[in-house]
Amino acid sequence: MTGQVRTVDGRVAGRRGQETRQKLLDCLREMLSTSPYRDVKVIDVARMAGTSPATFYQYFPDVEGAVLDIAEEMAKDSVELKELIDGKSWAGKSGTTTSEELVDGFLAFWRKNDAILRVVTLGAAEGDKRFFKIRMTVLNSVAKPLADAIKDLQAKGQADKAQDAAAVAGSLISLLASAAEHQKAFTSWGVKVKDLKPTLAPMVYLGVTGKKPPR
Amino acid sequence: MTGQVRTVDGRVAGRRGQETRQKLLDCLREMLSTSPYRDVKVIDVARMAGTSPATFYQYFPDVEGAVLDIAEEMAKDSVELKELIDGKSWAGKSGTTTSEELVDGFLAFWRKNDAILRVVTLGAAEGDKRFFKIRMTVLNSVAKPLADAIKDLQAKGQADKAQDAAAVAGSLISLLASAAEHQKAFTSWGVKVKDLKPTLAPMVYLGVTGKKPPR
DNA sequence: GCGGTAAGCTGACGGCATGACAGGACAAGT
DNA sequence: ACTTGTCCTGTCATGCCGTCAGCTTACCGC
Repeated sequence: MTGQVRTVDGRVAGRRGQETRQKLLDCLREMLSTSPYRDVKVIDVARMAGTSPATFYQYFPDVEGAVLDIAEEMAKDSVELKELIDGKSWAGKSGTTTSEELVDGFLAFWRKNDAILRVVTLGAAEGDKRFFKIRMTVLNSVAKPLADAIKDLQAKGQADKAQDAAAVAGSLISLLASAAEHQKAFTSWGVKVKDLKPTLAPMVYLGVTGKKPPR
Repeated sequence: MTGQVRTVDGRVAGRRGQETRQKLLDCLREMLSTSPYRDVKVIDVARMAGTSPATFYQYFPDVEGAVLDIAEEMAKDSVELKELIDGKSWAGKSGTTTSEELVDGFLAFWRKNDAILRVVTLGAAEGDKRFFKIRMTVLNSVAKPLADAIKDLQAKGQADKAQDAAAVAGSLISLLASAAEHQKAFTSWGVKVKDLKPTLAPMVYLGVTGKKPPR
């Protein structure tokens, strides 16, 4: 079901080939986190991997194609984010804990995949459907369970029924995503990073429950 | 004070030169909104402007340099965003209006400068100080007055004093920025664009006042 | 007008990345 | 050792980058 790895010209890649391919992906990942996306060249990636540009083109159509592979890998990892919501309680004090853990977990995931998410975000914003879908996968892994949780609360009369659950969940996840992307920005507003969680978590709590967080 | 426009090699640009320069900037702007940033080539911009690549290099060190010029122009325009906050009231019903107009105005500005803001956002995320500063200028043009408004409310006892005003304002503006950047994402969550304002505006109101918006 | 000067533009060029191919190296089975 | 299929690279045509010398155009004082 995973489908064998194939070269651009259709051959199936063997053990050695897959190693080379992976090495190229690793080097590209490294490259993305140290140079601007626009300046990442095939030749540099190949050189770093101790191979030649021709080899790169055997496994990937171009830089973008290779980035997509890395991004898809990351999208698979993002299922772990569901755990930040599933089975968690939003009632009273434990609701505060849930929102704090959500903020922490999400920011951590984003930080871990910083460089690749930057490119995915750009691609999505530029209208590339493949990048857009990957971004959706990542965000949905949190947004979907969150929307479900909100609907649950609404059904139990513990949240504002007038709000569209999906819209609220989407906005909140967007908020987290954007905060994650620009953590550095906050410091220039005179906001220390440690102030970020105490600010975001109550907003999440507010958005979900429509109530002020308990002290 | 504005400093004359100069070519890369130090000549001062005259009327014709400024026209050419402007035409190149316009074409670049157009180009950015139709092709991926990574694929925007000097030769294409020059061709579209009916001139030669060499001319481009007379006015700009490279594509990035030209983008910076466009971005700085836009940053200047962003002062108009202050009007969305200055002199507005957050008390009762008028607070709802204020937050709605803030959301509308901000989304409109972002949409208008979509393409260039995408690149600015990328540059900032990649750690480029110049792009970062420009992004700050835009966001601060709203975030600063908003933080002031929150401090005002706090002083009058109409808002939660435990919240850091700057942090709250920063988070809210981040929320707006990210929603603006990824409006398409919301539709894939089954959220219609017109649902966006009714969702964001109450969150802004909540963030600023700490109270549920009046119906 | 006239010539001088600075602005403005471009053709041409070396350098480098791209992307394709064919041929050689290598591993594994016979 | 031979065969077979995988894997890598040298090489090449193409196209963009970024620079320069040199030509054209506009402006200004006379």
